[in-house]
Amino acid sequence: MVDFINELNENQREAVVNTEGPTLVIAGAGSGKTRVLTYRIANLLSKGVPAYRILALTFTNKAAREMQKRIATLVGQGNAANLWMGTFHSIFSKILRVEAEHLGYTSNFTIYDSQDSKNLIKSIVKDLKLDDKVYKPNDVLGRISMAKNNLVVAQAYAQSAKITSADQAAKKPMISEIYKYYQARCKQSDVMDFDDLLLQTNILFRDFPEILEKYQKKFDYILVDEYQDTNYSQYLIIKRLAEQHKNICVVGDDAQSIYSFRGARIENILNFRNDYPGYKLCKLEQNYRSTTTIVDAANSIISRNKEQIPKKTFSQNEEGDKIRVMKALSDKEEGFQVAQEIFRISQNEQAEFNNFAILYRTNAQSRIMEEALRKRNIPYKIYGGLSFYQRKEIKDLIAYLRLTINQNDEEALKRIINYPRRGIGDTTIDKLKEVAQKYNVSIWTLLCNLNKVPGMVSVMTAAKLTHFRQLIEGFTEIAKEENAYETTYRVAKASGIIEDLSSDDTPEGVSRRENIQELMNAVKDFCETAYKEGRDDKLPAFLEGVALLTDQDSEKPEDNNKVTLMTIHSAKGLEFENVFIVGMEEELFPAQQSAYSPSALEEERRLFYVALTRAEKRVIMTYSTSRYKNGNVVYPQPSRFIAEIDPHYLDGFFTPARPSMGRSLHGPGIQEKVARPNITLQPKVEVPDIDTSKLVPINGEQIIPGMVIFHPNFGPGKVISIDGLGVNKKAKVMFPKHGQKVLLLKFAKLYVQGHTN
DNA sequence: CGCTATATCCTTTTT
DNA sequence: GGATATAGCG
Ligand SMILES: Nc1ncnc2c1ncn2[C@@H]1O[C@H](COP(=O)(O)OP(=O)(O)OP(=O)(O)O)[C@@H](O)[C@H]1O
Repeated sequence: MVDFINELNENQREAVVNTEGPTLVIAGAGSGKTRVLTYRIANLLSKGVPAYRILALTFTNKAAREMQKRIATLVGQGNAANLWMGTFHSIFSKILRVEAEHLGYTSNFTIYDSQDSKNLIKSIVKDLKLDDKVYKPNDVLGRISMAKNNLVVAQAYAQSAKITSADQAAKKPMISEIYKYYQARCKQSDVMDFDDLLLQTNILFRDFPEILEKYQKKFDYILVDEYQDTNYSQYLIIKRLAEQHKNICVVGDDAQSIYSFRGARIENILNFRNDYPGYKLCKLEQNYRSTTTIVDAANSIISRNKEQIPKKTFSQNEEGDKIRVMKALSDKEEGFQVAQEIFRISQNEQAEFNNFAILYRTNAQSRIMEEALRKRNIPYKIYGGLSFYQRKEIKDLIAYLRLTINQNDEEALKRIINYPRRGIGDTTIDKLKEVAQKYNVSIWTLLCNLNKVPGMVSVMTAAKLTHFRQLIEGFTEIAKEENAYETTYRVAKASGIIEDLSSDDTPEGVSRRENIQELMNAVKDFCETAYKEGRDDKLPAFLEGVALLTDQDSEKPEDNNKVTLMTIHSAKGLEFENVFIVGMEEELFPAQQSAYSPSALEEERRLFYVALTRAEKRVIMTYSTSRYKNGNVVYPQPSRFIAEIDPHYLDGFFTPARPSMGRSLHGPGIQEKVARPNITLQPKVEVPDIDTSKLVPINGEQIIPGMVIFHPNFGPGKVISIDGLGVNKKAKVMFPKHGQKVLLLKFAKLYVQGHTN
C-alpha cells in the first residue's frame, strides 16, 4: 500500500485520494505538484485500475521515465510498465501509427525533425522562385508551426483575413502558399512534422467520432503535468478525450509558463474552471525544495508580473545563504569564476558535482562555461546543443534507415543519394527534383520509372541512379526479414558508410566511428529488450521514436556525477542544490527581442522565476561587463532582473550612481509598473559622512579596522575588526541601519569614499 | 563532379 | 564563432 501519510501533506493527500472527476492543482514552484501526480497514479494502480487505462502526459520523455521509475518503486515494476506515459508528441504519434490510414498516411509515416522541415521549406521557397532572404526557413516554419498549433490548416490559413493581412504587413504574403505546398509535400512523402503529431490527432478525433470514442473509453484517467505550457492543439486533444468521464487531473503553475513561442497558452490552465465546472481545486503552498531566501526572492520577482494568479508560497526550510551576485569583466572571466566557485564549494562542503547546475538563457553561452570547467578538470554534462541523433554521421545512417522504410521520405533521400560519393551530383539531383515536381511524383517514384522519361539524364547517370535504387530496395527486403539490429548493421556496411568513415583517422573521424558504433549498440539494445518483452524488434519499430528523442534521453551511466549545463528552459521541473544563473545581462536575459513587448518581458521574468526556483540551497548569479556575441564584443549592462530582487536577499550587487543613465529601453509610450529600465539604485539612506556619488570600489585586501566603507545592501558602516587570511579573510563591520555583520571579503563588494581633488 | 577556400548570415527558448 | 552558401579550381 502506498504511504500517503508520511510522504504527502494534507492538501496533497486530498488531491491524491480523490481520484474521480476533474481536479486542478495549481501551485508555485517546488510545492510538490509532480509528487501529487506521481502518487495519484500510484494510488490508481494500487486501487486496481489497469495501467493501460491511465494516460499521463509529461513535458519531456525524461520526466516521464523518472515518474515511471518512482511509481514502480511505489507499486512495483510490473504494475507501472504499461502506463501510457510520455510527452504529447510521443503518445499521440503512437496512436497515429495505429490510425494513420484513416488520415491518408501509412503506419510507417516518417516524422520530420525541425531540420528536415526547414530543408523542405528551403526547397519550396526555391521552387516558387521566392527570395530566400525574405522567406527565411526559420521564420516560415515558425508561422506554419504557430498556425498548426492553433489548428489552422493551410486552407484556413489562406482564408483567414487576420493572418494573411499580418503576413502582408510583414511583406511575406506568400507564406500561405508555402504552407500549402509544404503540407502537400509532407503528405506525398508520408511525413508528419512535430506539430502534425498534434494537429493530425485533432483531425482524427474531429472527423472520426468512433475513433475518438474508442480512446475515450480506453483511457479512464487522464493526467497532465506542466499544464500551463500546453498549446491549443494539446488542450483540445485532452478536452476531447476527457469529455465523457471527466476524470482529468492537471497540475501546473501559471508563473512557470515559458513556452509561448511554441504556442503555449496560459489560458488553458486559467480556463480549467470554465471547462470543468464542479472541479476540485488543490492549492499547495509549502515549498519543500528551497531555502526561505530563495522562495522569498523568487516571490518578490514574480509579484512584479501583472498577469498572474496570486499564490502564496512559503518555505519552512532554513533561511540559507543570500543570493550572491558576481561580476566579471569578460565572458571568459565569468566562466573562470563559476568554475572556481564550483570547485571551492565542492571542496568546502564535500559536495558532489552533480549537485551543481549552470543555467543560461541561450545555448551559445555553454561553450565558455565548458572551456572553463575543462580547464579546472571539473566533469560536466551538457544538454541542448545537438543531440546524439543530430550528429552528421548518425543522421546519415538514420537517413538510410528512414529511406529503407519509407521511400518517399524526400529529405532522407536527398541527404544520402550521394553519400557516400557515388557520382550523383547537384546537376542530376536538381534535374530529378524538377522532373518529379513536374509529374507531381516523389523522387523515388521517378527513380523507379527512369525509362519513362528518356533523355532526362545520361546513360551513365541513369545506371548510377538505378544502382542506388536497387541498393535501397535490397535494404527494404532485409528489413522485412531481419530485426532492426541486423538490418542496421547490413545497411551501414552495404551503403558504404562504414568504409567511408574507416579511412579517416583524424580525431573527428574516430569519434564518428564511435558514434556509429554507439548507434549500433542502441539498436541492439532495443532489439534485445523488444525480444525479451515479446515486442516487435523490426526496424520500423525502432525508428518510430527516434525523431522524438532528445539528448536528455541518451544519458549515460557515467554521467551521474557531473555538473549540469543547460538552458533555463530545459531545467524546468528539475532541482539542484547549487544553481548558477549566468549571463544576467540586459539584451541577453531578458532577451533583446523581448525588451519592447510587455508580455514577452513578463515571460522572461517567469523564466527567471523558474531559474531561481530550481535551487535547493544556493543561487549564484553572474554577469559580465563584456562578452562576445556573434563574433563581436558587446558591453552589456547588468540585467534588470537582478535589481528586481529585493536587495535584502542579495549579496554583492550594487552599482554606484553613474553620471548618466544607461540608454533606456523603454520608449515614452510603454509604461511598466515596477521594472526599472536600468540599475541605478539610489542609496536609500542619507549618509552625512559619505558622498555616495564619489564611491570607488575597494579591494578586500586593502580594508583595515577603523575604515568607513560602503556596502551595497547595508549602506555605510565602520570596520571593527579583521580576521582570517587570504580567501577566508573576513571583516566585522558595524552598520548603523543593520547592525553588526561579518563579511567575507573575497566576495563582498565594498566601496569607499573616493578622494576629491 | 568533387573538393576546398572564402563569404555571409545569424542567434532566444524546444517537442 | 559556427553553420551554411557559393565560387573556383583540379
Ligand atoms: N509532502 C512533501 N514532503 C516532503 N517533501 C516533499 C513533499 N512534496 C514534495 N516534496 C519534495 O519537494 C520537491 C519539489 O517537488 P515537486 O518536484 O513535486 O514540485 P513541483 O511543484 O512539481 O515543482 P516545480 O513546479 O518547480 O517543478 C521534491 O524534491 C519533492 O521530493
